[in-house]
Amino acid sequence: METKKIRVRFAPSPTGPLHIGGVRTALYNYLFAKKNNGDFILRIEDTDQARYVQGAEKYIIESLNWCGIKFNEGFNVGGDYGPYKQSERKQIYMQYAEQLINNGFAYYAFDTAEELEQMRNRLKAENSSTQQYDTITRGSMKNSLSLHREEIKKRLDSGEPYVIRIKIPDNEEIMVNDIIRGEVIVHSSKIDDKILFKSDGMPTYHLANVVDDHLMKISHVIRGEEWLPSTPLHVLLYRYLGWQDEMPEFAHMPLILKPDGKGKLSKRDGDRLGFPVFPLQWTNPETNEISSGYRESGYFPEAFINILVFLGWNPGTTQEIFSMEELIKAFSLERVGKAGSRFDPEKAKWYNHQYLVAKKDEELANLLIPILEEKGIFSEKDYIAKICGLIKERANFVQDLWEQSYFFFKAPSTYDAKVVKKKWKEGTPQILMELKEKLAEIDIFNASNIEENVKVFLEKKELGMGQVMNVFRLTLVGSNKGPGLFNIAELLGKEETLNRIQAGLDNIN
RNA sequence: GGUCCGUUCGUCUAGUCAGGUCAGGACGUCAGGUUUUCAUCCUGGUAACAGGGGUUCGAAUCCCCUACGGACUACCA
Repeated sequence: METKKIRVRFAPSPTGPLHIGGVRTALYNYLFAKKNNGDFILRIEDTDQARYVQGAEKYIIESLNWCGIKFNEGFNVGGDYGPYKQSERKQIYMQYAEQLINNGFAYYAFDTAEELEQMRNRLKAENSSTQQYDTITRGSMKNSLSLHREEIKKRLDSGEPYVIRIKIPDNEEIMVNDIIRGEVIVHSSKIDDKILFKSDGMPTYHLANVVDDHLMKISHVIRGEEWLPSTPLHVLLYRYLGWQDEMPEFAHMPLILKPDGKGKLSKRDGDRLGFPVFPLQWTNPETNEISSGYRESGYFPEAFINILVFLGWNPGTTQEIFSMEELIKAFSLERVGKAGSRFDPEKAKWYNHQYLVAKKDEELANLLIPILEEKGIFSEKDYIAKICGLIKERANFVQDLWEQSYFFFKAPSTYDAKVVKKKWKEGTPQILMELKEKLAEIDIFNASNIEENVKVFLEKKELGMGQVMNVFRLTLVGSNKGPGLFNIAELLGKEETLNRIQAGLDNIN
């Protein structure tokens, strides 16, 4: 009987914008929490002050907001386990580092960068299988295990910079139980004495995440596969800190891979790939370089979430379209795959299309109106909604709506030369003139009446659809594109339709 | 180099834990149909168990090896 409250966290580092892999990590955490009536916590891991990027935190919040991913606790919303920024928890970590030292699980180290470099080079030259600071090498380095007590005290008292390293046990199999991958066993000799506490007074990720997860009562750590190799170290830390019994469960998700070459998708991929890697547009504060975002590219947040969730998870059914509510119901870590996945821009478009088509015409009108106004077009919402209803099947993005509908708002000023050449025959003007007269007689100018009249007209004149409709379309649209012509004519209205035919007769030859 | 993880259509994947339907779906692509055009849509096709050994009556599924890919290997997270 598992009665423990489910608490998971998303712990990004504010080193830049979140990319889609990060959003997916947040999403899986969120879904898992909500599915299990648990809490979802946002913690900022800013222990590396050197890599701090202005605006990154705000970007993270805004992105997740846009996605509809909500937090129960976090530096932005508060909570009982704060502060939720590691830089504000600075004083907490030292005591745990000291506790580890006092219990013989960690030690001070005074080696300079050059000395570390030398050690690694020496091992490399010796063809050693590892170049680690470990049970073999630590005796020859400058640390509180190798130095005399007075020497250590002297160095510490004089304020010499030091780090604190974990003392990895000699000969032990360390087992990690991963929900997605099963048991992973690593021998302690393959792990090095990682730095837990840096000389700048900040903990490293390894110490901070273990301490915080414990203090924040995190029940499950769901993170990217890149953390799997260091998880045995974390397991050791839980044990040495005396928290083994409350250690969270681990789930390491597969990575999102670059669609072209190799390797995991990274922030640096920017727009190089032909699709955004960021949820929101991002302007690099240093270079002012702009990277596109899904929001600005016209993706609906629901579609974006739907696309992301399927990169590594599937429901085991044939259902493809999921609302957030449905995802919460359906999600489980057991159905997360093991292998990395590539983003498919084509399928992403299809997803967005599904969401666009499902939207109400009025809703689409609201989205199209700003685009129209930008172009100086002001029109009735009802009219725009009707147009959206007619063309939405043909669009993937809101922007496409304009490309599919511009001719409703502006009479053609030019006519597609190819179509003119192909369809505009000698007898065409005469036919159009007569058609215009026939259309002028229609009282109720709706699609079905227009269609009926046109067909009668065709029959009487012994003309085929193709002879008339193509040029009729040419006068109304200016090209051979668009939805059903009778529908276009109806929406345009009788007067405008007749005007456009006349304009065509005047201008095409 | 070392450690760990992984490998089913071009892509996302179901099927693997409890071996037994022509290996299923979606995107893409191709063909046909609908249509006045373009798009949508409908129908159909295409295409995969990385390779090799075992175990078994029977292996995508269990075991071993190989290959390939990826992650990690910082006083970064």
